[in-house]
Amino acid sequence: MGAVIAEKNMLATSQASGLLKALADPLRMEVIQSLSEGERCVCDLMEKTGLAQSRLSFHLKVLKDSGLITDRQSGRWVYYKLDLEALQLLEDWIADLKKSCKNAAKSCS
Amino acid sequence: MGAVIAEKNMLATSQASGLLKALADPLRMEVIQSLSEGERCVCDLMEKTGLAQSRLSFHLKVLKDSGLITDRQSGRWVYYKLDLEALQLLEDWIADLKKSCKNAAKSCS
DNA sequence: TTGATATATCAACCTTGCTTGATGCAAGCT
DNA sequence: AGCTTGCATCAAGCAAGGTTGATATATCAA
Repeated sequence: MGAVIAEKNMLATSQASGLLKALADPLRMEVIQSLSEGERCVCDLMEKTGLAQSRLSFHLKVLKDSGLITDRQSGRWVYYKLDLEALQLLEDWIADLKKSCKNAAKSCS
Repeated sequence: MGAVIAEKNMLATSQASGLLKALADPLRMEVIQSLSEGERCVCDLMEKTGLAQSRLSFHLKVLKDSGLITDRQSGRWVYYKLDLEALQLLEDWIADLKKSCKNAAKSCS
């Protein structure tokens, strides 16, 4: 593997790490699922998930800090939505893993 | 969305949850990267990662319990390898998310 | 301006997960 | 049989992360 590709891969890995950590929580996965139906305000998400406001806000912050979602304020409401690029990055990282696996001398299962 | 699809998705989500939790750790990601180069024994992984044996063993167990990797004993050595089906499941889960996102009335970013 | 609503933040507590060193166990070697 | 090697497991301590209730901030309505 060339140095450039290796560096690109390390970069992708460190980015993927942040996304995975943010995603690896059942509540946050539920939020992500909700947001896959489109942009939603916190109030919608509260109703949909049944979470206490403070608790939901905490998890939204984790997701936002990871780059998985973005927010937009409109009046008193804050709307969150998924970031497709982040999802794409994660999908690509996994696809690369699979690819590398298949090309390996002793291939994966 | 039909009930069957919804159920399939919920199942996939609960499976993906386990995989994501296992994957969401820098050390385990490093192990996974190593295994993407092909099947390896614990001794190889110890050398490659520089981790103490007990520590590596702990993380290998987490990965194995999640279904991301499988093991095989051969004499005194235990060999681990990635499970492509698990990777595929995760990739599909993310792809579904993207798809749902794009079809949403208020689409994602 | 006052009050209400939507959301964020904070601190204390609680829970989960990770690390470390020691011990156990099975497979091969002598 | 006894020793060594490769790996798993366990318990105790520690660190990271989640929850809760209270408080802060900003926006809108009256």
